[in-house]
Amino acid sequence: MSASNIDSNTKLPYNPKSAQSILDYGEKLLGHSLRDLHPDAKIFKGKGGLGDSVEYYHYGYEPNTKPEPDFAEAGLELKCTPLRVLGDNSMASKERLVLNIINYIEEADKSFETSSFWHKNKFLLLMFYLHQSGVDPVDMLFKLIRTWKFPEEDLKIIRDDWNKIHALITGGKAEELSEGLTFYLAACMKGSKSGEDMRKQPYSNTLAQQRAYSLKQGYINKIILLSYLDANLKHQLNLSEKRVKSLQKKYSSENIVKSVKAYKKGETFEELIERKMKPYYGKTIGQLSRKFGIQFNIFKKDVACDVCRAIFGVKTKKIQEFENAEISLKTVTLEAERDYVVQSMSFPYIRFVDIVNQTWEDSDWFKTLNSKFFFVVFRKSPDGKANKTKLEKAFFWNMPLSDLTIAEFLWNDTKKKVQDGDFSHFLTKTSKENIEKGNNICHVRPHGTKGQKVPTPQGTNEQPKCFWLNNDYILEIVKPHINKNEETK
DNA sequence: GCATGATCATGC
DNA sequence: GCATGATCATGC
Repeated sequence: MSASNIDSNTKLPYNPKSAQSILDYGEKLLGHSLRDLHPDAKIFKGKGGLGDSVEYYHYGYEPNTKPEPDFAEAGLELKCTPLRVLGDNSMASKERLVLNIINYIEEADKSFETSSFWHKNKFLLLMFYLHQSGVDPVDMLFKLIRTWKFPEEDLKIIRDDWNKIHALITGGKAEELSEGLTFYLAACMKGSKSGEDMRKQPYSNTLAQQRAYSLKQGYINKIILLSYLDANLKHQLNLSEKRVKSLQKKYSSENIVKSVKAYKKGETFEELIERKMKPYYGKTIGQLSRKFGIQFNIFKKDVACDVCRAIFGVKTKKIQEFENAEISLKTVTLEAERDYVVQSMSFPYIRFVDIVNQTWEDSDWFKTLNSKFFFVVFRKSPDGKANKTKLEKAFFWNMPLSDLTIAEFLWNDTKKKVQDGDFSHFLTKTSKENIEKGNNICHVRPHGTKGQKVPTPQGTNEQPKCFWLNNDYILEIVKPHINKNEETK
């Protein structure tokens, strides 16, 4: 079909009132690129990329920025989104799914039900294509095409997320919005941080960066995983029973909240977690072991996760809500007799080969800092006995935007040194440059197994290093959360 | 006591 | 075999 078919009198090859018909017609693209079916297809300049071209060339209508869903009569919003292939050959989302731009002025007067997010995106047509770098998007192959409606349990969290975003807008703090603020639905950056992409907000004169509603990458991954198990999509994915079983085993995750009935009236997901954890604050590892009938191994790097899973009653290795929201679960250990954190916090090593090709905003370090954290705080026992280590507190945290800006300085410095082939002068905690820039947040240090080497852009091998969050920065984050609960015997 | 480089336990 | 998260050991 070509552009000339846009005339509304022309008979469309699908019924625009029927989501099923739209989906069936979309499925013609499975295993094909847009250009395979529409040889004259191209990506419109300065537009939303492949999605707009699919709307125009495949579905035969002019892309628009109306608040209505793309297929208004069927209430269906079309989204094209890229996949990447994992080491085990399974597919995962390449990025977050960006939805509509938030107009702070208009959104302020809305409720969740009347919000631009819900109005436009309550029913999605997701067209997943395989991303290949350097390839024109019109030549990328579609691998999975499905519709999506939000299940009740997810919608509860999304509604809390929307309320959180909305509260910042109505509180005149739209400039403080960040992705880590929320769980599934996020306000992601859209456009640059300066000049023309700054937007007005209704209750403050401060301009705020333009942002769009988006679904977290982890949430899109969940949709893909569910697709593997969906009998209706079997014809698309063509996987053997055995393969499906092994994927299910590898990626299975159980929900903390099995039903929305588990919430108390007016309670958010965050508050529910706090309620579940609270009875165990002050308990020792030994006490928790006895309580849950699980022998926790304090030397295991993810003992904190094991403790949380026991408390939440989650049997699988992964906690579904945490996966969906891409939450980093991190352990913080306090000294026995003073509120002090000895160790800085490590992260995966810096991919020297990748960092030189990345911008701050698509870097791994930015993604890490921009996601939500769940800190599980333990306190050492005065006698040093591992089994007497106490669970002190657990809480969600996300890095304030102002601190992200400081972290950007260290990332830029590190990238430059990697580009220059200088692997021995990364900034440590007390480096002059870090102190001058007021960077009391993070530093770079060695990290890895003994003798381990990793490749550099120069073709050499170097000792792996990673970004660390400073121990005293962690302490400042933790401080407001401790000493509030009385000592429990 | 703390900053930094080094190393460990685990799991895939 | 090695990546990861966490902690140890050394020296100032």
